[in-house]
Amino acid sequence: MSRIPATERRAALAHAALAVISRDGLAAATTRAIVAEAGMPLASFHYAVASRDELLRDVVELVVAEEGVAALAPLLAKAGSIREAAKLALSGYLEFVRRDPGHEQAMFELTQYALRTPGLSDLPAEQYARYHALATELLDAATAQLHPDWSVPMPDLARLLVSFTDGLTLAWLADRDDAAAARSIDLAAVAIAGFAREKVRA
Amino acid sequence: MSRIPATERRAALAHAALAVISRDGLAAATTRAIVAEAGMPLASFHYAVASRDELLRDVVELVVAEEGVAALAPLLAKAGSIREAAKLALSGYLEFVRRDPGHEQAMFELTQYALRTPGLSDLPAEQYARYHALATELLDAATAQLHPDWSVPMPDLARLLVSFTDGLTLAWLADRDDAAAARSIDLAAVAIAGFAREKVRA
DNA sequence: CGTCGTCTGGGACAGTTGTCCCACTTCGGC
DNA sequence: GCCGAAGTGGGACAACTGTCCCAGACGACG
Repeated sequence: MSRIPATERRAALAHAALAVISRDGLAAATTRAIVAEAGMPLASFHYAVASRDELLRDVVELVVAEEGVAALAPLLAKAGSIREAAKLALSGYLEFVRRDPGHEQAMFELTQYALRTPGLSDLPAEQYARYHALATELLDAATAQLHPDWSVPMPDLARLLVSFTDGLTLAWLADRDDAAAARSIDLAAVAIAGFAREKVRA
Repeated sequence: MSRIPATERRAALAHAALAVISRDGLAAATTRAIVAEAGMPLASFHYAVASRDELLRDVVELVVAEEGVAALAPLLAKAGSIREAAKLALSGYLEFVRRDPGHEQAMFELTQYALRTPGLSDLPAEQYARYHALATELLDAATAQLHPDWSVPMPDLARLLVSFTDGLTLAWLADRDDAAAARSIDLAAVAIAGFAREKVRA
């Protein structure tokens, strides 16, 4: 084990923890499993971080700091309407979930655990504030491209969008029904487009 | 401890387990915590049930068997439109969540745990099939009362409805923002009503 | 070149967990 | 009334957990 400053070790541990949680679940993310994933001796754990819960706090913040939906923005470029844009973005998101279901499961597990843990109960609010901000950015990008008039406030629509993606994900994780998920997305796209008054296109 | 047949003890343990999970979370639902909640000696646990995971299976099935949204149907009686009906039902549901947040958290925790646990991975699909069936019943009740024509298949709309309630619940659990949740419900109600062509009323 | 703070890693600790065993008591059917 | 089956409950076990300690090694700065 080469010499690594504590702050770097801390970051490495957070990444390792996220990997373990994605693969095996939060319950399996013991201190020993995390250091094994990171290739460190056990003692490095409490040298780099005060407690397991504090490391989990790092994990949530790591997740929140990630780009997230930035990868979806390019999809909008192909869209000629709000409905199409919504469908492409939601389909792209579901594809992302399908590619690594464990990652999204990890998000849910972390949120639920944080809600139950005294020292971490403030995290979920941050987490969802970030989600809502990301959704707003995506809606802004679509607006900049298609110039619709929205009949509802953008933050409210963003929250609706996040709620729907969460629910879509939970249902798909539970029954893995691709076709049903696709139909849900179609409906949601129509519903979202219903809040936009689009300008006529050439 | 009076003499109780094993099957009754098993049911009592499932109820006790649900109580513990709702109050303290799934991680706190140890065999000892569950039997303490049920007022039984520890040994009764493995006499009534083969393992902890099998008991959790019982808990999920207990939950799935429960009425659930039946209490929301009466709310529809006051509604004069689909939009109003949706708003009343969703508000009623959120009120239910607000009254006992731990219960809904327990649902999410159980689903996630089951997905990760080899012997229980079939449960979430059942669970969500039940949710979708319940949502369909509620939509049917609204249809019977207001006689709209729906532009989309009822099962698809039911799945959308469940997805939205899940997402609504997750977001509210995270930030406890009542006002934002109410605005989400308003938007969702409009969106749902958008799929209905309502007959003119007198 | 020495020394002091930073980092390493092996080992150990106490607490908790799921599960099991065994001696005991109670009940229903003969 | 008796006896086998069903139910009870105290105690124990091995495994695993988060956390901590301590002796040693390294590297930068004087």
